Amino acid sequence: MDLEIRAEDPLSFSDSEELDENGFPLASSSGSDKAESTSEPTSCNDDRPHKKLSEFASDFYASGSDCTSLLRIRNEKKNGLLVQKNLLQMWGIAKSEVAETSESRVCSENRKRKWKGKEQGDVFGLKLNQKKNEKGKKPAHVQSRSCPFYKKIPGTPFTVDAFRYGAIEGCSAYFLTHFHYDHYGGLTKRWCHGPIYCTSITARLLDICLSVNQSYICALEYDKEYEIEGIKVTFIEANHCPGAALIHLRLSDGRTYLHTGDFRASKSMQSHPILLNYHVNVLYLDTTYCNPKYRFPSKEEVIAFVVRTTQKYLQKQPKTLVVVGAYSIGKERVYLEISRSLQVPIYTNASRRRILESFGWSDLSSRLSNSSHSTRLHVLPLSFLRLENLNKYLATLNQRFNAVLAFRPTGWTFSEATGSKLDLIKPTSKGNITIYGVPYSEHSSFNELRDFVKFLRPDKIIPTVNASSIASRDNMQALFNNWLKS
DNA sequence: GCGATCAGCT
DNA sequence: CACAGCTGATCGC
Repeated sequence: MDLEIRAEDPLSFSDSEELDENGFPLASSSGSDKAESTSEPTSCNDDRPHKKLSEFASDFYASGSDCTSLLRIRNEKKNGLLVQKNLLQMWGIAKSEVAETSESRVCSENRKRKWKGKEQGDVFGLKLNQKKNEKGKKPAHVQSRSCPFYKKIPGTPFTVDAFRYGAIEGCSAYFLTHFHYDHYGGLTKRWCHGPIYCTSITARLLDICLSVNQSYICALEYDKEYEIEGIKVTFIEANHCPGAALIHLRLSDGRTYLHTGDFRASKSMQSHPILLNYHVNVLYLDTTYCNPKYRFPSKEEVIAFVVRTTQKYLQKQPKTLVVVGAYSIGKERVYLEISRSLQVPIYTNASRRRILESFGWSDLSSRLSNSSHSTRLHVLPLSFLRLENLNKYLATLNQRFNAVLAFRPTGWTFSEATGSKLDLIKPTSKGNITIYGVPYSEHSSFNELRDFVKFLRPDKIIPTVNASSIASRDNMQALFNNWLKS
Protein backbone atom coordinates (compact mmCIF):
# COMPACT_ATOMS: atom_id res chain seq x y z
CA MET A 1 0.00 0.00 0.00
CA ASP A 2 1.20 3.43 -0.88
CA LEU A 3 0.98 5.78 2.00
CA GLU A 4 0.44 9.34 1.04
CA ILE A 5 1.78 10.68 4.24
CA ARG A 6 4.73 9.81 6.35
CA ALA A 7 4.58 11.07 9.84
CA GLU A 8 7.87 12.40 11.01
CA ASP A 9 7.00 11.48 14.53
CA PRO A 10 4.14 9.07 14.31
CA LEU A 11 3.84 8.68 18.03
CA SER A 12 3.07 12.27 18.69
CA PHE A 13 0.28 14.23 17.13
CA SER A 14 1.06 17.54 18.64
CA ASP A 15 4.19 18.01 20.62
CA SER A 16 3.46 21.65 21.07
CA GLU A 17 0.43 21.39 23.29
CA GLU A 18 0.36 20.53 26.95
CA LEU A 19 -0.97 17.08 27.52
CA ASP A 20 -1.80 15.02 30.52
CA GLU A 21 -0.38 11.58 31.23
CA ASN A 22 -2.73 10.06 28.70
CA GLY A 23 -1.92 12.51 25.97
CA PHE A 24 -5.04 14.63 26.34
CA PRO A 25 -5.11 18.40 26.43
CA LEU A 26 -4.71 19.68 29.96
CA ALA A 27 -7.60 21.66 31.36
CA SER A 28 -5.23 24.51 32.08
CA SER A 29 -3.54 24.39 28.73
CA SER A 30 -3.33 27.64 26.90
CA GLY A 31 -2.09 26.18 23.68
CA SER A 32 -5.47 25.68 22.12
CA ASP A 33 -4.52 27.26 18.85
CA LYS A 34 -1.70 24.82 18.47
CA ALA A 35 -4.16 22.01 18.52
CA GLU A 36 -4.96 22.86 14.93
CA SER A 37 -4.08 19.82 12.96
CA THR A 38 -5.44 20.16 9.48
CA SER A 39 -3.02 20.85 6.72
CA GLU A 40 -4.45 24.32 6.43
CA PRO A 41 -3.38 27.14 8.62
CA THR A 42 -6.17 28.65 10.61
CA SER A 43 -6.64 32.30 10.96
CA CYS A 44 -9.97 32.53 12.65
CA ASN A 45 -10.34 34.56 15.77
CA ASP A 46 -11.79 32.48 18.46
CA ASP A 47 -14.41 34.40 20.30
CA ARG A 48 -16.35 31.40 21.49
CA PRO A 49 -17.62 32.15 24.96
CA HIS A 50 -16.77 28.81 26.49
CA LYS A 51 -13.09 29.34 25.81
CA LYS A 52 -12.76 31.41 28.91
CA LEU A 53 -14.40 28.75 31.02
CA SER A 54 -12.67 25.68 29.78
CA GLU A 55 -9.92 24.69 27.45
CA PHE A 56 -11.07 21.10 27.40
CA ALA A 57 -10.51 19.81 23.89
CA SER A 58 -10.42 23.24 22.39
CA ASP A 59 -10.23 21.84 18.89
CA PHE A 60 -13.37 19.85 19.56
CA TYR A 61 -15.35 22.98 18.97
CA ALA A 62 -13.43 23.93 15.90
CA SER A 63 -14.63 20.78 14.23
CA GLY A 64 -18.04 22.19 13.51
CA SER A 65 -21.25 20.30 13.97
CA ASP A 66 -22.82 20.31 10.56
CA CYS A 67 -23.96 16.97 9.31
CA THR A 68 -24.58 17.13 5.61
CA SER A 69 -25.16 14.16 3.45
CA LEU A 70 -24.86 13.21 -0.12
CA LEU A 71 -25.17 9.51 -0.29
CA ARG A 72 -25.00 8.67 -3.92
CA ILE A 73 -25.58 5.08 -4.69
CA ARG A 74 -24.12 3.53 -7.77
CA ASN A 75 -27.20 2.54 -9.66
CA GLU A 76 -27.95 -0.51 -11.71
CA LYS A 77 -27.73 1.72 -14.76
CA LYS A 78 -24.31 0.63 -16.01
CA ASN A 79 -21.49 2.39 -14.20
CA GLY A 80 -23.27 5.70 -13.96
CA LEU A 81 -24.10 7.32 -10.69
CA LEU A 82 -27.69 8.22 -10.26
CA VAL A 83 -29.03 10.66 -7.76
CA GLN A 84 -32.44 9.62 -6.71
CA LYS A 85 -34.65 12.63 -6.99
CA ASN A 86 -37.62 11.42 -5.09
CA LEU A 87 -39.23 8.24 -4.04
CA LEU A 88 -42.17 8.15 -6.39
CA GLN A 89 -39.77 8.63 -9.30
CA MET A 90 -37.52 5.92 -7.98
CA TRP A 91 -40.33 3.46 -7.97
CA GLY A 92 -41.10 4.33 -11.57
CA ILE A 93 -44.46 5.66 -10.54
CA ALA A 94 -43.82 9.24 -11.46
CA LYS A 95 -42.15 10.44 -14.62
CA SER A 96 -38.81 12.09 -14.19
CA GLU A 97 -38.01 15.72 -14.92
CA VAL A 98 -41.44 17.15 -15.64
CA ALA A 99 -42.85 14.94 -13.00
CA GLU A 100 -44.06 17.13 -10.26
CA THR A 101 -45.19 14.41 -8.00
CA SER A 102 -47.52 15.11 -5.18
CA GLU A 103 -44.69 14.25 -2.83
CA SER A 104 -42.16 16.63 -4.34
CA ARG A 105 -44.76 19.37 -4.61
CA VAL A 106 -45.61 19.17 -0.94
CA CYS A 107 -41.97 19.37 0.02
CA SER A 108 -41.01 22.19 -2.27
CA GLU A 109 -43.99 24.26 -1.23
CA ASN A 110 -43.04 23.86 2.39
CA ARG A 111 -39.53 24.96 1.68
CA LYS A 112 -40.58 27.96 -0.35
CA ARG A 113 -42.75 29.12 2.48
CA LYS A 114 -39.90 28.91 4.96
CA TRP A 115 -37.43 30.47 2.58
CA LYS A 116 -39.71 33.42 1.93
CA GLY A 117 -39.98 34.11 5.63
CA LYS A 118 -36.24 34.57 5.78
CA GLU A 119 -36.05 37.36 3.22
CA GLN A 120 -34.65 35.62 0.28
CA GLY A 121 -33.02 38.67 -1.28
CA ASP A 122 -30.98 39.52 1.76
CA VAL A 123 -29.68 36.05 2.14
CA PHE A 124 -28.66 35.82 -1.46
CA GLY A 125 -27.15 39.28 -1.41
CA LEU A 126 -25.07 38.50 1.63
CA LYS A 127 -23.79 35.28 0.20
CA LEU A 128 -22.85 36.83 -3.10
CA ASN A 129 -21.03 39.67 -1.43
CA GLN A 130 -19.12 37.35 0.81
CA LYS A 131 -18.15 35.31 -2.15
CA LYS A 132 -16.83 38.34 -4.00
CA ASN A 133 -14.87 39.65 -1.06
CA GLU A 134 -13.37 36.35 -0.13
CA LYS A 135 -12.54 35.18 -3.58
CA GLY A 136 -10.21 32.23 -3.46
CA LYS A 137 -10.52 31.88 0.27
CA LYS A 138 -12.47 29.23 2.04
CA PRO A 139 -15.21 30.34 4.41
CA ALA A 140 -14.17 30.75 8.01
CA HIS A 141 -15.95 27.67 9.24
CA VAL A 142 -14.06 25.52 6.75
CA GLN A 143 -10.71 27.03 7.63
CA SER A 144 -11.25 26.44 11.31
CA ARG A 145 -12.33 22.83 10.96
CA SER A 146 -9.72 20.72 12.63
CA CYS A 147 -9.76 17.21 13.94
CA PRO A 148 -11.20 16.96 17.46
CA PHE A 149 -8.69 15.61 19.96
CA TYR A 150 -10.85 12.66 20.94
CA LYS A 151 -10.62 11.29 17.42
CA LYS A 152 -6.86 11.01 17.77
CA ILE A 153 -5.53 8.13 19.82
CA PRO A 154 -2.58 9.30 21.95
CA GLY A 155 0.60 7.28 21.65
CA THR A 156 -0.47 5.94 18.27
CA PRO A 157 -0.53 7.24 14.71
CA PHE A 158 -4.28 6.41 14.61
CA THR A 159 -7.43 8.44 14.22
CA VAL A 160 -11.00 7.19 14.51
CA ASP A 161 -13.87 8.35 12.29
CA ALA A 162 -11.90 11.41 11.21
CA PHE A 163 -12.24 11.84 7.46
CA ARG A 164 -13.54 15.39 7.19
CA TYR A 165 -10.27 17.08 8.05
CA GLY A 166 -8.11 16.25 5.06
CA ALA A 167 -4.74 14.75 5.81
CA ILE A 168 -4.21 14.70 9.57
CA GLU A 169 -0.68 15.39 10.66
CA GLY A 170 0.91 12.38 12.32
CA CYS A 171 -1.86 10.00 11.28
CA SER A 172 -0.87 7.02 9.20
CA ALA A 173 -3.89 4.79 9.88
CA TYR A 174 -7.49 5.98 9.70
CA PHE A 175 -10.06 3.80 11.45
CA LEU A 176 -13.73 3.78 10.51
CA THR A 177 -16.02 2.27 13.15
CA HIS A 178 -19.12 1.92 10.96
CA PHE A 179 -20.86 3.13 7.84
CA HIS A 180 -23.01 6.01 9.06
CA TYR A 181 -22.63 9.42 7.57
CA ASP A 182 -21.67 11.26 10.73
CA HIS A 183 -18.69 8.89 11.01
CA TYR A 184 -17.52 8.42 7.42
CA GLY A 185 -18.27 12.02 6.36
CA GLY A 186 -15.47 13.34 4.13
CA LEU A 187 -14.71 9.99 2.54
CA THR A 188 -15.02 10.05 -1.23
CA LYS A 189 -13.56 8.18 -4.13
CA ARG A 190 -10.74 10.68 -4.07
CA TRP A 191 -9.58 9.71 -0.59
CA CYS A 192 -5.78 9.49 -0.62
CA HIS A 193 -4.63 10.37 2.88
CA GLY A 194 -3.85 6.92 4.19
CA PRO A 195 -5.16 3.42 4.83
CA ILE A 196 -8.68 2.99 6.17
CA TYR A 197 -9.17 0.15 8.66
CA CYS A 198 -12.71 -1.18 9.04
CA THR A 199 -14.75 -4.38 9.05
CA SER A 200 -15.42 -6.24 5.83
CA ILE A 201 -19.05 -5.11 5.68
CA THR A 202 -18.01 -1.49 6.05
CA ALA A 203 -15.30 -2.07 3.45
CA ARG A 204 -17.85 -3.29 0.92
CA LEU A 205 -20.09 -0.29 1.60
CA LEU A 206 -17.18 2.09 1.04
CA ASP A 207 -16.84 0.51 -2.37
CA ILE A 208 -20.53 0.24 -3.29
CA CYS A 209 -21.70 3.60 -1.99
CA LEU A 210 -18.66 5.85 -2.14
CA SER A 211 -16.32 4.18 -4.65
CA VAL A 212 -13.39 4.64 -2.30
CA ASN A 213 -10.20 3.36 -3.90
CA GLN A 214 -9.82 -0.28 -2.87
CA SER A 215 -6.11 0.08 -2.33
CA TYR A 216 -6.79 2.26 0.72
CA ILE A 217 -9.27 -0.12 2.33
CA CYS A 218 -8.03 -2.63 4.89
CA ALA A 219 -10.74 -4.97 6.14
CA LEU A 220 -10.17 -6.62 9.52
CA GLU A 221 -12.11 -9.54 10.96
CA TYR A 222 -13.88 -9.32 14.29
CA ASP A 223 -12.22 -10.88 17.34
CA LYS A 224 -8.87 -11.32 15.66
CA GLU A 225 -5.82 -9.47 16.90
CA TYR A 226 -3.80 -7.59 14.29
CA GLU A 227 -0.60 -5.65 14.72
CA ILE A 228 -0.75 -2.30 12.98
CA GLU A 229 2.18 0.10 13.28
CA GLY A 230 3.29 -1.75 16.39
CA ILE A 231 -0.13 -1.55 18.06
CA LYS A 232 -2.30 -4.59 18.78
CA VAL A 233 -5.75 -3.98 17.30
CA THR A 234 -8.92 -6.03 17.78
CA PHE A 235 -12.41 -5.29 16.46
CA ILE A 236 -15.39 -6.30 18.59
CA GLU A 237 -19.00 -6.52 17.39
CA ALA A 238 -20.64 -3.25 18.47
CA ASN A 239 -24.31 -4.22 18.43
CA HIS A 240 -25.05 -1.05 16.46
CA CYS A 241 -25.51 -1.38 12.69
CA PRO A 242 -24.13 -4.08 10.37
CA GLY A 243 -20.35 -3.85 10.23
CA ALA A 244 -20.02 -1.64 13.32
CA ALA A 245 -17.05 -2.32 15.58
CA LEU A 246 -15.57 -1.39 18.92
CA ILE A 247 -11.85 -0.85 18.57
CA HIS A 248 -9.61 -2.39 21.20
CA LEU A 249 -6.02 -1.12 21.20
CA ARG A 250 -3.00 -2.41 23.09
CA LEU A 251 0.08 -0.25 22.89
CA SER A 252 3.58 -1.62 23.23
CA ASP A 253 4.02 0.24 26.52
CA GLY A 254 1.09 -1.63 27.99
CA ARG A 255 -1.57 1.06 27.72
CA THR A 256 -4.97 -0.27 26.65
CA TYR A 257 -7.68 1.80 25.01
CA LEU A 258 -11.20 0.98 23.98
CA HIS A 259 -13.03 3.16 21.45
CA THR A 260 -16.69 2.21 21.26
CA GLY A 261 -17.53 4.06 18.06
CA ASP A 262 -21.32 3.87 18.22
CA PHE A 263 -22.53 0.87 20.19
CA ARG A 264 -25.29 -0.63 22.26
CA ALA A 265 -23.73 -2.17 25.32
CA SER A 266 -25.04 -5.59 26.18
CA LYS A 267 -24.54 -8.18 28.87
CA SER A 268 -22.84 -10.49 26.39
CA MET A 269 -20.03 -7.98 25.86
CA GLN A 270 -19.11 -8.56 29.48
CA SER A 271 -17.99 -12.08 28.65
CA HIS A 272 -15.77 -11.05 25.77
CA PRO A 273 -12.30 -12.46 26.51
CA ILE A 274 -10.36 -9.38 25.49
CA LEU A 275 -12.49 -7.14 27.71
CA LEU A 276 -12.10 -9.59 30.58
CA ASN A 277 -8.35 -9.99 30.14
CA TYR A 278 -7.10 -6.43 29.82
CA HIS A 279 -7.71 -3.47 32.08
CA VAL A 280 -8.81 -0.48 29.96
CA ASN A 281 -6.95 2.73 30.72
CA VAL A 282 -8.97 5.05 28.52
CA LEU A 283 -12.49 4.47 27.28
CA TYR A 284 -13.80 6.54 24.37
CA LEU A 285 -17.49 6.22 25.00
CA ASP A 286 -20.61 6.64 22.87
CA THR A 287 -22.60 8.77 25.29
CA THR A 288 -25.59 9.43 23.03
CA TYR A 289 -28.13 8.48 25.70
CA CYS A 290 -26.09 9.22 28.79
CA ASN A 291 -29.00 10.57 30.79
CA PRO A 292 -31.24 8.66 33.22
CA LYS A 293 -34.31 9.72 31.27
CA TYR A 294 -33.37 7.35 28.46
CA ARG A 295 -34.87 4.08 29.58
CA PHE A 296 -35.90 2.13 26.53
CA PRO A 297 -36.61 -1.58 26.24
CA SER A 298 -34.40 -4.22 24.68
CA LYS A 299 -34.42 -4.63 20.93
CA GLU A 300 -36.15 -7.99 21.39
CA GLU A 301 -39.01 -6.47 23.35
CA VAL A 302 -39.53 -3.78 20.72
CA ILE A 303 -39.45 -6.32 17.90
CA ALA A 304 -42.00 -8.45 19.75
CA PHE A 305 -44.20 -5.39 20.11
CA VAL A 306 -43.91 -4.54 16.42
CA VAL A 307 -44.74 -8.10 15.41
CA ARG A 308 -47.79 -8.42 17.66
CA THR A 309 -49.05 -4.96 16.66
CA THR A 310 -48.74 -5.96 13.02
CA GLN A 311 -50.62 -9.20 13.57
CA LYS A 312 -53.36 -7.37 15.43
CA TYR A 313 -53.82 -4.88 12.59
CA LEU A 314 -53.86 -7.59 9.99
CA GLN A 315 -56.61 -9.42 11.84
CA LYS A 316 -58.77 -6.32 11.83
CA GLN A 317 -57.81 -5.24 8.32
CA PRO A 318 -56.27 -7.97 6.14
CA LYS A 319 -55.51 -5.54 3.30
CA THR A 320 -52.98 -3.55 5.33
CA LEU A 321 -49.63 -2.51 3.90
CA VAL A 322 -46.88 -2.72 6.53
CA VAL A 323 -44.10 -0.14 6.20
CA VAL A 324 -40.84 0.03 8.14
CA GLY A 325 -38.71 3.18 7.96
CA ALA A 326 -34.94 2.95 7.90
CA TYR A 327 -31.82 5.00 7.17
CA SER A 328 -29.10 3.59 4.97
CA ILE A 329 -28.14 0.74 7.26
CA GLY A 330 -29.43 -0.33 10.66
CA LYS A 331 -32.81 -1.55 11.98
CA GLU A 332 -32.75 -4.59 9.67
CA ARG A 333 -34.02 -6.94 12.35
CA VAL A 334 -37.26 -5.00 12.68
CA TYR A 335 -38.42 -5.85 9.17
CA LEU A 336 -36.65 -9.19 9.13
CA GLU A 337 -38.75 -10.36 12.06
CA ILE A 338 -41.99 -9.07 10.51
CA SER A 339 -41.04 -10.90 7.35
CA ARG A 340 -40.47 -14.08 9.30
CA SER A 341 -43.65 -13.91 11.30
CA LEU A 342 -45.90 -13.01 8.36
CA GLN A 343 -43.98 -15.27 5.98
CA VAL A 344 -43.81 -12.56 3.34
CA PRO A 345 -40.88 -11.13 1.37
CA ILE A 346 -39.41 -7.68 1.98
CA TYR A 347 -39.77 -5.11 -0.77
CA THR A 348 -37.32 -2.22 -0.96
CA ASN A 349 -35.72 -0.26 -3.77
CA ALA A 350 -32.70 -1.38 -5.78
CA SER A 351 -30.19 0.81 -3.94
CA ARG A 352 -31.11 -0.53 -0.55
CA ARG A 353 -31.30 -4.10 -1.84
CA ARG A 354 -27.77 -3.77 -3.13
CA ILE A 355 -26.60 -2.56 0.26
CA LEU A 356 -28.48 -5.22 2.21
CA GLU A 357 -27.23 -7.96 -0.08
CA SER A 358 -23.66 -6.81 0.48
CA PHE A 359 -23.92 -7.89 4.12
CA GLY A 360 -23.84 -11.47 2.94
CA TRP A 361 -26.65 -12.47 5.27
CA SER A 362 -28.42 -15.24 3.37
CA ASP A 363 -31.46 -15.11 5.61
CA LEU A 364 -31.98 -11.43 4.77
CA SER A 365 -30.97 -11.63 1.10
CA SER A 366 -33.31 -14.52 0.44
CA ARG A 367 -36.26 -12.51 1.71
CA LEU A 368 -35.67 -9.44 -0.47
CA SER A 369 -38.01 -8.79 -3.36
CA ASN A 370 -37.65 -6.39 -6.26
CA SER A 371 -41.39 -6.14 -6.77
CA SER A 372 -43.55 -3.88 -4.66
CA HIS A 373 -46.55 -5.95 -5.75
CA SER A 374 -45.15 -9.16 -4.37
CA THR A 375 -45.51 -8.35 -0.69
CA ARG A 376 -47.35 -6.35 1.94
CA LEU A 377 -44.06 -5.51 3.69
CA HIS A 378 -42.15 -2.49 2.37
CA VAL A 379 -39.01 -0.77 3.67
CA LEU A 380 -38.87 2.97 2.93
CA PRO A 381 -36.59 5.85 3.95
CA LEU A 382 -37.38 7.06 7.46
CA SER A 383 -37.92 10.59 6.21
CA PHE A 384 -40.76 9.43 4.00
CA LEU A 385 -42.87 8.15 6.87
CA ARG A 386 -45.38 10.95 7.18
CA LEU A 387 -49.13 10.78 6.95
CA GLU A 388 -49.39 12.67 3.64
CA ASN A 389 -46.61 10.70 1.98
CA LEU A 390 -47.95 7.33 3.02
CA ASN A 391 -51.42 8.30 1.90
CA LYS A 392 -50.10 9.04 -1.58
CA TYR A 393 -47.96 5.93 -1.57
CA LEU A 394 -51.02 3.87 -0.76
CA ALA A 395 -52.83 5.43 -3.70
CA THR A 396 -50.03 4.43 -6.07
CA LEU A 397 -50.54 0.79 -5.18
CA ASN A 398 -54.00 0.88 -6.78
CA GLN A 399 -56.46 -0.62 -4.38
CA ARG A 400 -54.29 -3.56 -3.49
CA PHE A 401 -54.22 -2.28 0.06
CA ASN A 402 -56.64 -0.09 1.89
CA ALA A 403 -54.64 0.83 4.99
CA VAL A 404 -51.05 1.51 5.99
CA LEU A 405 -49.39 0.50 9.26
CA ALA A 406 -45.96 2.11 9.53
CA PHE A 407 -43.16 1.88 12.10
CA ARG A 408 -40.46 4.47 12.74
CA PRO A 409 -37.75 2.73 14.75
CA THR A 410 -35.58 5.24 16.59
CA GLY A 411 -34.10 5.63 20.03
CA TRP A 412 -35.57 9.10 20.16
CA THR A 413 -39.03 7.68 20.46
CA PHE A 414 -38.84 7.55 24.19
CA SER A 415 -41.35 8.89 26.61
CA GLU A 416 -41.01 9.38 30.32
CA ALA A 417 -44.58 8.20 30.72
CA THR A 418 -44.44 5.03 28.68
CA GLY A 419 -40.93 4.09 29.77
CA SER A 420 -40.68 0.42 29.00
CA LYS A 421 -44.42 -0.13 28.79
CA LEU A 422 -44.61 -0.50 25.04
CA ASP A 423 -48.33 -1.10 24.86
CA LEU A 424 -48.92 2.45 26.02
CA ILE A 425 -47.41 3.84 22.83
CA LYS A 426 -49.94 5.90 20.93
CA PRO A 427 -49.54 6.01 17.16
CA THR A 428 -50.19 9.08 15.06
CA SER A 429 -53.07 8.27 12.84
CA LYS A 430 -55.25 9.83 10.19
CA GLY A 431 -57.85 7.97 8.20
CA ASN A 432 -56.43 4.62 7.19
CA ILE A 433 -52.78 5.60 7.84
CA THR A 434 -51.19 4.72 11.17
CA ILE A 435 -47.62 5.50 12.18
CA TYR A 436 -45.99 4.06 15.29
CA GLY A 437 -42.78 5.52 16.64
CA VAL A 438 -41.05 2.62 18.39
CA PRO A 439 -38.03 2.93 20.72
CA TYR A 440 -35.78 0.57 18.81
CA SER A 441 -32.37 1.90 19.70
CA GLU A 442 -28.97 0.99 18.36
CA HIS A 443 -27.26 2.99 21.10
CA SER A 444 -26.97 2.04 24.76
CA SER A 445 -29.70 3.07 27.16
CA PHE A 446 -28.56 4.89 30.29
CA ASN A 447 -28.60 1.72 32.38
CA GLU A 448 -26.76 -0.29 29.75
CA LEU A 449 -24.09 2.39 29.60
CA ARG A 450 -23.74 2.44 33.37
CA ASP A 451 -23.49 -1.35 33.61
CA PHE A 452 -20.88 -1.46 30.86
CA VAL A 453 -18.74 1.21 32.51
CA LYS A 454 -19.06 -0.45 35.91
CA PHE A 455 -17.95 -3.71 34.34
CA LEU A 456 -15.02 -2.19 32.50
CA ARG A 457 -13.87 0.17 35.27
CA PRO A 458 -11.62 2.28 33.03
CA ASP A 459 -9.19 4.83 34.48
CA LYS A 460 -10.53 7.57 32.28
CA ILE A 461 -13.58 8.14 30.09
CA ILE A 462 -13.72 10.41 27.08
CA PRO A 463 -17.30 11.02 25.89
CA THR A 464 -17.57 11.20 22.12
CA VAL A 465 -21.19 12.41 21.95
CA ASN A 466 -22.95 15.31 23.69
CA ALA A 467 -19.62 16.75 24.71
CA SER A 468 -20.07 20.15 23.13
CA SER A 469 -21.57 21.88 26.14
CA ILE A 470 -19.81 22.35 29.42
CA ALA A 471 -22.94 21.54 31.38
CA SER A 472 -23.40 18.28 29.55
CA ARG A 473 -19.75 17.28 29.98
CA ASP A 474 -19.77 18.09 33.67
CA ASN A 475 -22.98 16.17 34.05
CA MET A 476 -21.54 13.10 32.39
CA GLN A 477 -18.28 13.30 34.30
CA ALA A 478 -20.20 13.39 37.56
CA LEU A 479 -22.10 10.28 36.50
CA PHE A 480 -18.87 8.51 35.54
CA ASN A 481 -17.29 9.37 38.88
CA ASN A 482 -20.32 8.05 40.66
CA TRP A 483 -20.28 4.80 38.71
CA LEU A 484 -16.60 4.24 39.29
CA LYS A 485 -16.36 5.14 42.97
CA SER A 486 -16.01 2.38 45.56
C1' DG B 1 -20.92 19.63 -16.28
C1' DC B 2 -19.99 17.12 -12.25
C1' DG B 3 -18.79 15.92 -7.67
C1' DA B 4 -18.25 17.78 -3.11
C1' DT B 5 -19.86 20.71 0.45
C1' DC B 6 -22.77 24.28 2.28
C1' DA B 7 -26.90 25.95 5.52
C1' DG B 8 -31.09 24.75 7.14
C1' DC B 9 -34.08 21.38 8.65
C1' DT B 10 -36.05 17.15 10.83
C1' DC C 1 -32.98 17.75 22.32
C1' DA C 2 -30.43 15.10 18.43
C1' DC C 3 -30.47 9.93 15.63
C1' DA C 4 -28.43 9.90 10.96
C1' DG C 5 -29.48 11.79 7.67
C1' DC C 6 -32.23 14.86 3.50
C1' DT C 7 -32.70 18.87 0.35
C1' DG C 8 -31.66 22.65 -2.84
C1' DA C 9 -28.10 25.91 -3.41
C1' DT C 10 -23.47 26.82 -4.01
C1' DC C 11 -18.64 25.98 -4.58
C1' DG C 12 -14.35 24.14 -6.87
C1' DC C 13 -12.36 21.91 -10.63
